This record gives sequence, structure tokens and C-alpha cells, in this order.
Amino acid sequence: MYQTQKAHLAARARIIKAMGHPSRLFIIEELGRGERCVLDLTAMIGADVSTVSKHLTVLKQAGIVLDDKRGNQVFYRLRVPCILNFFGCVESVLESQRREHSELAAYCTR
Amino acid sequence: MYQTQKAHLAARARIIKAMGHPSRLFIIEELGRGERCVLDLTAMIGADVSTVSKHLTVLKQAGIVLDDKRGNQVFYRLRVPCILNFFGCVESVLESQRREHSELAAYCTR
DNA sequence: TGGCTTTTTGGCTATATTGCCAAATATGGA
DNA sequence: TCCATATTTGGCAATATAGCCAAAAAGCCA
Repeated sequence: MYQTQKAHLAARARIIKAMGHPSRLFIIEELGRGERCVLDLTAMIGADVSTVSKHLTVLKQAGIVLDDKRGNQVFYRLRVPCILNFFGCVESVLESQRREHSELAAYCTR
Repeated sequence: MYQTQKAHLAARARIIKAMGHPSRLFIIEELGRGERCVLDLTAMIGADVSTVSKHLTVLKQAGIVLDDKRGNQVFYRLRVPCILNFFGCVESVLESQRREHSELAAYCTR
């Protein structure tokens, strides 16, 4: 196995792993209906707020969701519409991360 | 959240979780090309045979792969063609498990 | 039978994940 | 400013996961 292939597999695995939890899967489905704040999701899931917040952090770090702080609340939404077309979505996430990285790189040398 | 929804989410999560590892993702892709025995995969992955065997067990228990013992070797293959159409695949796996369960139930009462 | 190959299992350690509580942080409003 | 609300962070304990080695199990062939 090549090193580049390993890295690619690890990147995919990171995203898929982030989806591999019932509460996070629920969050993804719910965000498929529209943006939600942390307490909304917490009420639906029925766990501690801090737990839900950490799940959201996992999803954010995997590049699956985006957050938007408005006033007191933080609204989360899907970064890419993942639910129906998943493996394509893994690629979309990776691609948009690559885009972001190259934007960042371009910004730094500007 | 309803109990049935929870169970459904947990079932999905189990399958996705099984895919959330680089070596297992590699195995899935490789099996997408055709059946492979354990040593074939082990050589490609470059880990201990026992490690690869355990990854295959995880995939098997998740309903992602099937095994077929022929003589000395065990050949693994995908149970459903997952790679392109993933979320549909989650459902296919679940459905085929349901089918299997109802077959089993029918068998037991026969 | 005995030896070789292939695969699985048991056991162990290291590491990661999950979930809670408590505390910190941030924001808006009285 | 002070308080209430919303969210995140730190810390901890319980549990799960990953990887290796050694050993067991199963099949083939001489």
C-alpha cells in the first residue's frame, strides 16, 4: 500500500468514523432538515448538553458540519448534503477541505 | 427520540462504524474488485495476519462482507456493493439482515 | 501420521471514545 | 452591573478498539 493511499484512506476513515455513532447520525439527519442550535438537538437526543456539544465538535472537526454563532446561540448546519449520496460526500468533504487549504495557502502568500 | 428510531440509528451506526477504519476501508475497496483471501489482503495491508483477520471479523459481523471457506483458505467478498452508493447500502445491509432474520424465524417455526 | 500452510482465537497492553458533572466562557437583557 | 441562558471545556471513570505475539484449529499433501 502506498503512503498516499494510506493517507487517503485515513482521511476517509476519519469522516466515516465521525458518522459512526447513533447520536451523530441523528444530528446529521436532523441537520438535513435545516440548521439547529445545540439545545434543540440536546432536547431531541436526550443526553447532557456537554455530550451533544462534544458530538458536534467531532462532526465539525471531521468537516461534516459548520457552525454559525448568532447572539447567544450556535447554529449548526451540514457542510455538504451527505445523507443520500454518502461516498460521493466523503469526496466532497475532502475536496472542500482541499479547497479550503489551498485558499488558506493562497491567503498566506498574498 | 423514539425507541425504534434509536434502534435504527444504532443499527446504521454499527455498520458505518465498521467502515470507519483505514484498513477496513481498504479491504472494502479491494473486495470491490473481487474476492480475496486473508493472506492476499494481509500482504497488501502490511499488518499482522491476526489483525487483518480481526478486521474481517468486524466487517463480517457488521454484515458488510461474506466469507467462503474453500480448502485451506477463506475467501471474503462484499455482501452488497457498497462503495458508490453508501447510504442506500446501509439500508441494503439492514434489509438483507432483516430478510435473513425473517428467514431464520420462518425456519424455526417450520 | 507428520509437517506445512492458512486462518482464527486468546491474551495482553496501549490508546481512544463516551458520557457525565462541574466549572468556565460568552451573550443578551433588566 | 448582575443575572439568566447557551455553549464549550476540563476532568474523570467506564468501556471499546487496535495491534502484536503465541497458540490453537483446520485443511492439504507427502
